Amino acid sequence: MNQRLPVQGPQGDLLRLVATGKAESRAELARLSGLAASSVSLRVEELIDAGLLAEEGSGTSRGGRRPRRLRLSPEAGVLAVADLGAHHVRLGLLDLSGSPLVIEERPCEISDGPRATLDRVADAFDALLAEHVPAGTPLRGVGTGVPGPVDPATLRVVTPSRMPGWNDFPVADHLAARYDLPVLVENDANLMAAGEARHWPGSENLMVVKAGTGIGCGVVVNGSLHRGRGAAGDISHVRVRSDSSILCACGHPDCLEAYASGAALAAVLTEAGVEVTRPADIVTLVNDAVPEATSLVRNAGRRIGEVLTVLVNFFNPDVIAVGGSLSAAEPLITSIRAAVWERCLPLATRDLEIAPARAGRDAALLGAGTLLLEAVTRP
Amino acid sequence: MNQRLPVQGPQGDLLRLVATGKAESRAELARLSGLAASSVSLRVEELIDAGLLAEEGSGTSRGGRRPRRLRLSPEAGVLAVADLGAHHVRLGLLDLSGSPLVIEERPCEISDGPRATLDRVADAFDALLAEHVPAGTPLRGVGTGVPGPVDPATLRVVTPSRMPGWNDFPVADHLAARYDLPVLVENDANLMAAGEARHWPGSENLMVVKAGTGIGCGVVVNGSLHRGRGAAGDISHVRVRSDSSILCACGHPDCLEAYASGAALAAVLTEAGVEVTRPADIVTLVNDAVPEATSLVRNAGRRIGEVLTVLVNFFNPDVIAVGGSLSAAEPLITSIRAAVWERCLPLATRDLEIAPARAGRDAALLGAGTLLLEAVTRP
DNA sequence: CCGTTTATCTTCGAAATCGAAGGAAGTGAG
DNA sequence: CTCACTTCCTTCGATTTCGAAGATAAACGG
Repeated sequence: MNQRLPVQGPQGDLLRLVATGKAESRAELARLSGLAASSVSLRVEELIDAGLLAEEGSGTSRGGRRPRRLRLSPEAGVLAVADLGAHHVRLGLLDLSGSPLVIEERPCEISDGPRATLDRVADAFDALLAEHVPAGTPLRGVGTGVPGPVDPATLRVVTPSRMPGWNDFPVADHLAARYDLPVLVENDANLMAAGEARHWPGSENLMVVKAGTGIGCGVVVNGSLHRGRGAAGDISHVRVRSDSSILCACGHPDCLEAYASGAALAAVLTEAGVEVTRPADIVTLVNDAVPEATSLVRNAGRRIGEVLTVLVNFFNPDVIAVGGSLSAAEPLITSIRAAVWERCLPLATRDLEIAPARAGRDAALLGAGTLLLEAVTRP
Repeated sequence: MNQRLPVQGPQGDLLRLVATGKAESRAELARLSGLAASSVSLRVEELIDAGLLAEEGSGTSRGGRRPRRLRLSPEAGVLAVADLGAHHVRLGLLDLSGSPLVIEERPCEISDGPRATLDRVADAFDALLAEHVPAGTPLRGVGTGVPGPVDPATLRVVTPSRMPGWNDFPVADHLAARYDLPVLVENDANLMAAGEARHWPGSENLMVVKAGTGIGCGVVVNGSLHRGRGAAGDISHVRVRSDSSILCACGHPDCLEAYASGAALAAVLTEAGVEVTRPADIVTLVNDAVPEATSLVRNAGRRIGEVLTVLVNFFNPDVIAVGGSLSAAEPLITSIRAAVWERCLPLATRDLEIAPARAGRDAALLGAGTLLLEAVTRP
């Protein structure tokens, strides 16, 4: 039934431009797609006939005739996305433009292993679909983020330190067996970066730092996610300059993670007799102006900033977006900025923006939507 | 006369695939270009009629009919390329496939300023063209490398530390005024990276380190050069871990360049009473098994490797190619390897190749040819 | 109010592209 | 040698895309 719908090929390109909000009218589609205006009109006609696009009033004039605004039809389809954490999963449904229809969080132990976890996620998808999506609207793609590296070639999880029982498990194949649809599996920090990228129009090269219990980072190059061999973006196991020496779980001394992650800060505070369980607790302490906490966070920011220094000189991003639960502590980003400004080449920092992440706590789910939309609308 | 030749548009794509050696037959062109085989045949016919392509015998069978091999016609055109150094310039002519017709090196002081230098280069181009290129063969592009950062937006040189008088000079405009053709201006390490990339087919992500008097680096992402804001690839002003403290010319303490560049090593050796003027002299000492020189180079390699560690985790390249005059000293690459293998994530080093550069001393000129070919054959 | 300008969108014949079918030229197995 | 099979390339009618011209709709400026 939904096998021959024009979501791929040239129509797919047009659909994607509307879904991502880059184009709102036939004229904009023509400019951005490179197709002739007449061809765009023909294809848009088809997309409207197929019930994927709809016309909705008119936009604002740019000095001439007002454009007839196009938007995605609600019946165009939905995407099911999840983001697996160590002890819980956030999951939900998005429309093709990436707007959430429903998002919820459930407890879920990733240590239960891949089969149990993924089946539980899929059951949750089915329940949400039954409750929130009318019968005629097709599910068009399924995606999930995982807290570990994913081999982009095989879509398997590889050497995940926090996912016992998942090593080399074919996550995508398992999901594809249940849903005969495009399936996405990606590292959670990468998903967050993909979600963040949409909030920085005009910026093609981004680094997105996730400062939470651990320290993650995703890289966007030329507007699309850089995967490398599956571990790209890792900054947590970089050696930092230090007087003392701490051994990291990875077996090497003085990793950034051992000094500046939420877990490391919590350990120091607990040692000092302050009760801390989650990174959010540290933020609370900082906002309450507890001197030790503030000093610790500032120190962590400086360390992260020193690592970023190397990467900024090398990669020359337009934007460094700082997210994660720890990023709510203001001194973090301030001291990251200070370290980068001080030490980087002027040419590299000339127009560099270092700012809080814009996509909010559902960034990873939104990122999964963005990447899935690509997969759904490509030949 | 050569204004309407089909080097752009769809024919340009085909021409480029042949010129870069990616395709040698109509069938390969069809596979790589995405066009239908019938369309490819038509366009190739046109290119042959226009004298840009030629048929040359047949290739080897892959189990069926033998392909009719296509190659670039010698009359298709030439590219004029140069690579400016501090005290000399290498320049020459390439055919469109990037093969050198003639390459020579001349003394040339970059401190004479942009006008004098560029005019001298252009005069040299004209002389080479008159001597080595028959009348019917058109010049299709001009490109030059410079030993400093280039703003990719304006093609001006920005804040060049070793190019007095060049700051903000519109190099591309100056050349374009003399040649009404596509003009390329690029940092020399970036050109080297572009040239090297062609020698690593199958590898999409490369870091190319140039270890000479200074330390340069170029980055190739998804097969094309990453420019960032013009300074991308810089690794020379990264802070290294050190007991002592050396102030770098950039004003910061403990830059990699101050410890591991050819200039830094030469300074130490001279201090110790060993006569050294160029990085090549250091290589000679190492090959003669002079212990101090070997130990110094090994130390430099380890320091470079420690910096690369961070970048390998972050960027996950397929290949790190090490070139530059100092790279001829074997211990350099060996100790870079050791540092990277020891400290990087296994996933990042799993299939990583760290190897000597393959493109030789004309890498930058060949890279200029590759990038110019792009400019010439694009709409 | 009424032309001028600008931008959006459609119409329609020309051109480019596709894809199915088939011919050409090879390999390899019996 | 013959026959099946593979790959390469061309032919030709169908489809898609283009681009010039015009229709539509609004802003702007007397």
